[in-house]
Amino acid sequence: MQVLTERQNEILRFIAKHIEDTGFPPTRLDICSALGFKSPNAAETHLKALAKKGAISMVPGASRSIRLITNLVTTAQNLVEQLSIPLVGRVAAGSPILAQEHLEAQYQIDPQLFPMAPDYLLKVRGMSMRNAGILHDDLLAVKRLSGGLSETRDGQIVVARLEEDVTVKRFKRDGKKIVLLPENPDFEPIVVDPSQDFLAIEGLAVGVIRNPRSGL
Amino acid sequence: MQVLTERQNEILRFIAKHIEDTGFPPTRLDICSALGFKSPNAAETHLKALAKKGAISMVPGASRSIRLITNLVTTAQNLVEQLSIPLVGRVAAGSPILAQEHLEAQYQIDPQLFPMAPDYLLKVRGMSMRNAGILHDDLLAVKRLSGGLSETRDGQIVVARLEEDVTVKRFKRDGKKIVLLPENPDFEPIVVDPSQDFLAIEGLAVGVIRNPRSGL
DNA sequence: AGAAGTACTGTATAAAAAAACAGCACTGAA
DNA sequence: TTCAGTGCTGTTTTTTTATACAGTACTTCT
Repeated sequence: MQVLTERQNEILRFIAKHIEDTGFPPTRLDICSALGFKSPNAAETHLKALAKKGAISMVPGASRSIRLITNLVTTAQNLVEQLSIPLVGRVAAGSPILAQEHLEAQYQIDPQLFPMAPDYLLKVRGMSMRNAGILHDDLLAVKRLSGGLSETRDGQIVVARLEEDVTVKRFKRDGKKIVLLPENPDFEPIVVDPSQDFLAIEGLAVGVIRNPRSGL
Repeated sequence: MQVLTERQNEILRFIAKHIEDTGFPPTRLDICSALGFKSPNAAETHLKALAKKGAISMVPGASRSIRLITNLVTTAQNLVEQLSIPLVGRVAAGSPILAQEHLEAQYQIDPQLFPMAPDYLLKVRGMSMRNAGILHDDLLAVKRLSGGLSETRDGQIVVARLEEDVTVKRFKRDGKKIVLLPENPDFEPIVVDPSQDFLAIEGLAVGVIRNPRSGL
């Protein structure tokens, strides 16, 4: 999902609230009266923008067919339930991230804290993302990506697996190649050709948590 | 809720399935095609019967306004004792940090995430602590300090109040003076003489939370 | 300088949907 | 035997709703 503007976020929040309150999505006119628009087209264009950015989906021709794409859906439905997610420590070469032997703890995370509910926390190793404010031993909140590469957009911070290594970098496309950019001049960008080298996007960074045990 | 007939149950199950599948309730015509009716009035009368028996509710005139009246409310609330703390936004000059008008949201925080249970989250403004990995719009988890100055140790990151300003800096003693060190060469250390100037240590940073809404 | 995106007003229209009215057939209770 | 309820078909009407078209204004990136 691309970054939404403040206004688009307001509309998304209203849709979530409407579904939570009434059990069904709002119409364009509902959005107008809630946000103070005088023209239904204001709502229409906002909805199109939200759909284009992947925040919602709609069925053409059907009334009230707005559907939230992000995990805001679960937020809206069962507010009571707490999200319990594992902390993943040192990932051994060649083994899946969520393998039992990597799990160090289990934490309750408020899903509203992040734009998408994370699936796990990954303990960051190294300083290659220092200038993005991601330090050694920070906990990176990660949302798993099912769609893999195609779902990933330029500029997103991702958890990538290269051959045997798991790394956190900023994602960028460069023609047919993919560049994994560090945020620290001491490190070099990694250029990958997906047709030749193994590359998997394990997940998308949706947040960072630091505690001073790891040196605040 | 009164006892439903077999047919009414079928319709109720279809409505539930539709909401589950699509995210919004069906129209009369949706019900017709699903149940094989040839007249929309068949659906209409069934819905009226279901509403009368208390199985659903509808908003007159609104499309797709069917809402299931379920007993799902009783679903086990395995809510662990959770710490709910406020998010403090822009702190106005001269007013206490936890004043009602600064509170922007309330989040559930797992106390085990940080070495000390925080009392509130403070939205950080400015880049003066950038090299400590604390960026603009980050949420700083803060533990209130009752003992004030005497409790604070060199090297700790604190929330300090200077005259009218609330600021986040690294704390250091220098003889009788106190130095508030930024973590960014573009900013100058602040030297305070507690016997002359007003200085209060509002709290101790026990963690940082960042979400990409504020630019990860 | 132009294009693309955001953020709207204002008008119009076709399709979707709710809901009423008129029937028919069957059942079980008063 | 009449009434209430179930379970439909078939038709019509009025709202509701989605959505296109025509503008205006402001911003950001190229």
